[in-house]
Amino acid sequence: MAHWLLKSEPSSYSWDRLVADGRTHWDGVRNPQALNSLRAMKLGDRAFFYHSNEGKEIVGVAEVVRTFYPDPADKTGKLGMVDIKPVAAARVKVGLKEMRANSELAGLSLLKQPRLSVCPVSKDEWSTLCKMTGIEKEAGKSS
DNA sequence: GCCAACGTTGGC
DNA sequence: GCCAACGTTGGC
Repeated sequence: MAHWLLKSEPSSYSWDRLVADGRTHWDGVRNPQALNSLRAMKLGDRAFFYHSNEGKEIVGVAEVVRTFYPDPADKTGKLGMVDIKPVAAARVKVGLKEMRANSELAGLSLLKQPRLSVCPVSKDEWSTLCKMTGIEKEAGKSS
């Protein structure tokens, strides 16, 4: 299974709101690369939830509960979304600085391509981040 | 198809 | 709030 990282500005959609909603449509992705990642997502895939701009830290883990489907509001037919639900909040929020400071995360797409709103996370990076956030590895694994 | 101009994003 | 970096758009 694959792992991901979803980025959102808390002012537009925060982790707290995801928890309150219980589930949400992850739409509004326009970047083709990010869309590719969305398309590649499978049921049960886990994704870190990162707050950009405000906080700039990983705040939790979400799970894909519905795979990619087209955005009905999009006339070009290219845009789409997945549905996610919250799985676990980070015990320790991991900020950009900490991630930058960790050499194991040097290859992280988030750090290399800060503007990519959805990006893949390798298995090793995932384990590292699980440790850093204090999230049980089980929470990061598919059930 | 290239490149300049513009808009948007995100870190500081 | 500012500015730098990147993506996208549109004119040629």
